[in-house]
Amino acid sequence: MSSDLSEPSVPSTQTPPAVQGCTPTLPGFTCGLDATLRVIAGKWKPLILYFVAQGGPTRYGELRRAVRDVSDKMLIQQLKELEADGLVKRTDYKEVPPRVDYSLTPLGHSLAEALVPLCAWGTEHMAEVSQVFAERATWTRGGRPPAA
Amino acid sequence: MSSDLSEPSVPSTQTPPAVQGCTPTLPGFTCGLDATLRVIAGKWKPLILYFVAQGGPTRYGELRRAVRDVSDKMLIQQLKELEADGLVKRTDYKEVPPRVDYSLTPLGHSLAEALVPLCAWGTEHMAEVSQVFAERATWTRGGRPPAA
DNA sequence: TTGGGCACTTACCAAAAGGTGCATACTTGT
DNA sequence: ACAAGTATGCACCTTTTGGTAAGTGCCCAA
Repeated sequence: MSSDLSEPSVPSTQTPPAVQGCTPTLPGFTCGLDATLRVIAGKWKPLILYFVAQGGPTRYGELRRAVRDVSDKMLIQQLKELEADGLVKRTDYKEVPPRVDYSLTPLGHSLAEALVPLCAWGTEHMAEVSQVFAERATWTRGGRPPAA
Repeated sequence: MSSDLSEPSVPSTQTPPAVQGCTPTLPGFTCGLDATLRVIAGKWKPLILYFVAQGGPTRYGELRRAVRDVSDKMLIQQLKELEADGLVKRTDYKEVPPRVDYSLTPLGHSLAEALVPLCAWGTEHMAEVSQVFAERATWTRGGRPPAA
């Protein structure tokens, strides 16, 4: 199950490229990246995180409308997980028409900040990404990739 | 480095329009983060990216052994997608015992760099993450989350 | 001759992720 | 009275994802 990312003594050709900078620490995680990915896995989580990060305390309905393609079930589910993971805080003003809002914990905030470069990358390279996806849409359904 | 994650402290009566600071640009993407996520979605892609980034040109077998839990099918599949997305380059030395290696394109490299903060976050907060996951494992199988 | 490694490929399947739609309990607006 | 909005819960179903196992053609070592 757990495997570190280092080479198992295979000096076949060159220097064994041991992983550096991505230190394995706790059992169950191969590296920090791995740990992070487990927490933000889910179609909407990073988006939710990012949105809440920008808006401060955000009401459920706002989120719902902001992330337009998300369903209630999904939004709730991901919010619950984010809450369970200690990334967001749910505040329920026990009011008569339900009123709830979500905000980031410090942990969540730090993660949101780590997300910034990814966002920047996407923004910067959106043209390439977009184009690649457009092409892929052609052969993805039913076809095969062009025999390179 | 530090982002514009500032809280605009919008009065609750106002209507915060849509996502700001994460500029929507091309159709099909809500923001840069969205674009990025489409490209690195997949259980192994970030790990592959990161590993190749560190090892330079990497042979298939090395990757296979490095990311120990990955199956041939998955590894190939994700590599193909990464290649199709212009993030990795596949080099096939048409040799008699097959020899192929994978390296990052400039685009892939830049993405790998954007991944670094995530890796760092995971490393830094691995204790919290680990603990949360341990607790979750209790009720995840068959139980329900503690009725908070 | 058998076995293994290389870099895949394919077919088949199970599990997880995600979507749809209905229900709740209460209030406000028409 | 009735629809709509509020923040969810739940049952059911489809899609996507990922895993297993087997096979391919070639060569080398035992």
